[in-house]
Amino acid sequence: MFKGALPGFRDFYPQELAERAYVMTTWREVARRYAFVEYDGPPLEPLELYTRKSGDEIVGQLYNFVDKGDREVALRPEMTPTVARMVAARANALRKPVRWFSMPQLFRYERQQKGRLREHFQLNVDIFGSSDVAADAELAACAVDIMRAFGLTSRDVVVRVSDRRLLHAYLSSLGVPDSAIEGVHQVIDKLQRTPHDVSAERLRALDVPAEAVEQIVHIAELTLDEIRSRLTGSAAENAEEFARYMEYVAVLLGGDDSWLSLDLSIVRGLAYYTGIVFELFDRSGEFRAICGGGRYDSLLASLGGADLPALGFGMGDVVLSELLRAKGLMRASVAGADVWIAAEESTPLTAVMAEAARRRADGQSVEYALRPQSLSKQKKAAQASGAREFVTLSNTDARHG
RNA sequence: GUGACUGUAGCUCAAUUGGUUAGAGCACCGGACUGUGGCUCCGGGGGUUGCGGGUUCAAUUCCCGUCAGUCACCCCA
Repeated sequence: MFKGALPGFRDFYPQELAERAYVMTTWREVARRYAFVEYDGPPLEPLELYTRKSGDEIVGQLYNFVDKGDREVALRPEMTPTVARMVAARANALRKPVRWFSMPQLFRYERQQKGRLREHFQLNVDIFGSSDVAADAELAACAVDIMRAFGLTSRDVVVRVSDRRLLHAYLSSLGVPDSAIEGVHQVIDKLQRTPHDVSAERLRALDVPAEAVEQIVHIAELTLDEIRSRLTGSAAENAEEFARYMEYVAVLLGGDDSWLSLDLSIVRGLAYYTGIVFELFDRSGEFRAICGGGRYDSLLASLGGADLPALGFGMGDVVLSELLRAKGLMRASVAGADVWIAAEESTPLTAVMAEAARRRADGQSVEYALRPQSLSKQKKAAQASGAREFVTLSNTDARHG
């Protein structure tokens, strides 16, 4: 007995598929506004593509197996390695900056929970070959314009922005040793959902100076000026760049600066981020992150490809759809036919079929009752189907049909 | 992988401290009625109560296991 899809996988009935299509066409439409062009890659990749970047422990999170040719393979859990390979292979031939997007279905082997399944569709938007914060600003603005396209406002969603370099410089200014940075990142990443005293305890365990612990626990509330006042040299330049970034995003959003919020507690799990990183959240804090991304300038080189600066973001369909439904903004429904053709019960079915054929050849979407029925019955069926127009063949039509 | 809670029809739920043939609304199908925007009435299909054991004269109800779901942890593209 087959009952339901595999755990963490979804059946898309027509209504759900309509919603998915609505989300994906909106993604595509906004991405094109920003002159990103679409690409795709294989859903199945060599396992090594992921272990080389993330180490063997990642295998536990992957849908992987050995194929009939004895190859270790995995369903793609993310798009970045694939696109990095594709760009690297033609790095010299591609016009820079490369502005690409994709909407792959991604897979992850782990127990499902709210907003996180074993399979989802994710918009990936990336820029390769630009090291200026203008590129970072384009990404953030694009993500925000997607929110706008769905009818969401800055009262619904906030973009929390951080910068790996600023964070590192700030932590250094507090006396945090480089050896502790990674551990401190992990604590900071969990600040929002961890009691302060627990975070403080973890920080002390990492040999963070006592006076720095209190500062780090409240790191999310820092303003750019407060951070800037502690920095000198190249770090101070980073702060200036960050200010320019914020200005660019506001301009790209038509002068609206209400979306972005500096928040150094935004770390992003991935170690490969090197600069500005950001995440989109619903303001109420009810859902997981809607979107996340940032700059990963050294990733392409580390994967053995071209040494191109790179940045990008990913936005999954699961959390976004949950949010849209909660806000009453999921504007998707199954489309009915253009026209429903009815006829008296005594009319031969072939007359209706002939009319349907004529209209279908003309490009119309046509439905009709597949057996003779009373007109009232047909009318009800037509209404239930959502057909936009209801036409009744007269007996004259039928004869001419 | 760990833990907590949950599991009756497609959906939302019901079934008196364990007690006859597990019910209802919605949905679906059929029919009737109404010359109109999904009205009303009649009828119908659909459940080995997630699955497998156990206790009992008797289990939807109690116990164990398993599977699945929800939430959290781990992890986070």
